[in-house]
Amino acid sequence: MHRETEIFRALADPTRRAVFERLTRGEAAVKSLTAWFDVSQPAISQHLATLRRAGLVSERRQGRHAYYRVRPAGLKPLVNWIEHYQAFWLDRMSRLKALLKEIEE
Amino acid sequence: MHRETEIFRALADPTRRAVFERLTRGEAAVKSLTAWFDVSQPAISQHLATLRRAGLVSERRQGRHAYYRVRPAGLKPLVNWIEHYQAFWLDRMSRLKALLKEIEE
DNA sequence: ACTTCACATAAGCGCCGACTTATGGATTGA
DNA sequence: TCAATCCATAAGTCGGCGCTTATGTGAAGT
Repeated sequence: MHRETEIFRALADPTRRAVFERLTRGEAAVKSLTAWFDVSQPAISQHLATLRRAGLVSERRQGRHAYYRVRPAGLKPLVNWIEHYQAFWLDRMSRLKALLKEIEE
Repeated sequence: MHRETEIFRALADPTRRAVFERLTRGEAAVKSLTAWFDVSQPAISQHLATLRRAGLVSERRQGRHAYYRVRPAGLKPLVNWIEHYQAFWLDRMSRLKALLKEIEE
């Protein structure tokens, strides 16, 4: 599976996205995360594993704890994907200006 | 379902993302799209319906044809979401943001 | 040593999504 | 009018996802 797909899929789930957002507050262990969500600990662990496979978070083991944190570079493929359309938008705007009509809703 | 989730879900499927990218080339009717993908016409129609519900494409009916085109403003919620977590890409994002603002006028 | 705690994984379940074929509605052409 | 074309929707299948409970692996506490 390609990276873009993996990232989009990882962020498509609201709970998983909320976990990611929570980690932007700072590093957190698994159990502390479960306090903020109405799902079981295994569910959180599975979400974290998915985010990790997508490259969006990283893991740090210490004793019996597993601390997760956001990996900022993980969003790069997503930004790149969007930027690809920046060229499209600029191109469209410079040549045709038909799109302007469309935006006026 | 929230807009963000709808957009992420819509873009999570590779075929559907490819359809979206194809529409970047310009407006296209449904049948012409089927020529580029190895799925049936109903599958394409379903993908387009999903993209439309997500606000990523718009539809124009003319006779028995349905022409679809990219709706650039549809990506704005996605950009906003990324921007919220991206101090890392701040320069690039500000450029994107400026572009989006420009498009909106 | 035994228990408790933190976390991951396994297994199973229900549901949704992506696809198919079949069909209907609407438009165009002969 | 009749047939062909374009597209959407219906219905069904299949695989994967998100969740659960149950269990296993280590590490820490007593």
